[in-house]
Amino acid sequence: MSNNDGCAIARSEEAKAVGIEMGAPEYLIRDLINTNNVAVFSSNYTLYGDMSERVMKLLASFVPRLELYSIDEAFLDMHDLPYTNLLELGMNIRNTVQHFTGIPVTVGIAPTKTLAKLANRFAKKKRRDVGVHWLANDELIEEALKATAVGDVWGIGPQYAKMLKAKGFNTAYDVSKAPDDFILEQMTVVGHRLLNELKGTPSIEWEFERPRKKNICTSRSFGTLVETKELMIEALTNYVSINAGKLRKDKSCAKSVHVFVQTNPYRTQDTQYSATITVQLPVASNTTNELIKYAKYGLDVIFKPGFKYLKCGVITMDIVPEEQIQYGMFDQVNRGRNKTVMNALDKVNRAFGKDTVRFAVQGYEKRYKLKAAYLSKRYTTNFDEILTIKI
DNA sequence: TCTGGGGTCCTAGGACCC
DNA sequence: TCTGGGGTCCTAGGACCC
Repeated sequence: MSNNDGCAIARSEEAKAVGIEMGAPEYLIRDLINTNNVAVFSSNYTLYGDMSERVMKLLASFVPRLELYSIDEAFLDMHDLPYTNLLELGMNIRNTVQHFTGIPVTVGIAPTKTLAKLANRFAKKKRRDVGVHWLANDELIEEALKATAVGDVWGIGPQYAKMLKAKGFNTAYDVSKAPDDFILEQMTVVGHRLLNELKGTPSIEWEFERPRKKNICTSRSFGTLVETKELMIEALTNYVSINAGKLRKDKSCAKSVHVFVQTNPYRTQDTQYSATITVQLPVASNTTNELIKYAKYGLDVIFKPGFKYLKCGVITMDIVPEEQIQYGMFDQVNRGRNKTVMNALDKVNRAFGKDTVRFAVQGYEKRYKLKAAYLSKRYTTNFDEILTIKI
């Protein structure tokens, strides 16, 4: 489930088979869940993050260079490897990950990232037993392109798929034969890169170093609607605190803080209100209490009593590297001391669990907190929740 | 009748990804 | 009663400059 146990966002093949759609609201599929005895799990990012790290470490051991793409995907650079049969390498990777983590992965191997994604999809759908597919020559590439609907190509979303189908392009193969100027005109340079990738010319850059984030957003829907400013401040400051921690992890500072609040648009019987504000900081910062100060100021401006709020959030923007801050001539803040305090706070929270040290304004009860009724254990990261094995 | 040419910066909105 | 969260990139258009 998504946060708040709101929507189905990942489904087993069996769950798909009984008709549970991607993104379906829980209350609409409740009957399906109950009558088919479907197992339901709340999101558990602590567990996923840890398992992801284990899988990525294994993947990294096979190649000199790897790009972390998302929590469950990576691109492996297979240039200049001493293998002639990349299919065997793929199977070795799959077996190793399965053996050490129990996570089933599929491997797609091809001359470009886009074709590798296509090959991976092919492996998942049509080579399920092997779980690996290598587009080793033009014939195999053509076969995979023809077997892929436009909407299933990486980089073609619902809008472009609709447009392409209307123009008679139904498969990835059709798109690969499309004229350059047509794609350029309809799908900008992004689409043109995609076209080249489908033709086998690498056009999407590798990112072996994780780039610093340019914006960081922290936002949640409330478990129950919030009406008081007091509670809103508590929630917002908690989100700012999470956000500031992410900034520090990236060794970044933000020059502006964007705050937003919103009622529940689905509750048409309620009066709706939403507002946003961007607050500029005199000097870029990643100090929790300083960011809280500016976010609270923003909330003061946009918060209006008398509404039932569904969510609020904070986006830190205009992010600059920590070591490249432009200091203000009249700056009164002791930034050296702030940094020391934040380092100490992060250290304590890492050692004794997050929120061991927090700011008073963050509150202690989290009365607005999310629903997570089906939470699995954090088996690999928390001693109290470690797996029990009966022998 | 008829009104230049060349830039930058910023923002909103639209497309995509997981 | 009940509907997630977090990102990126590109473009057009407006405001400004000379």
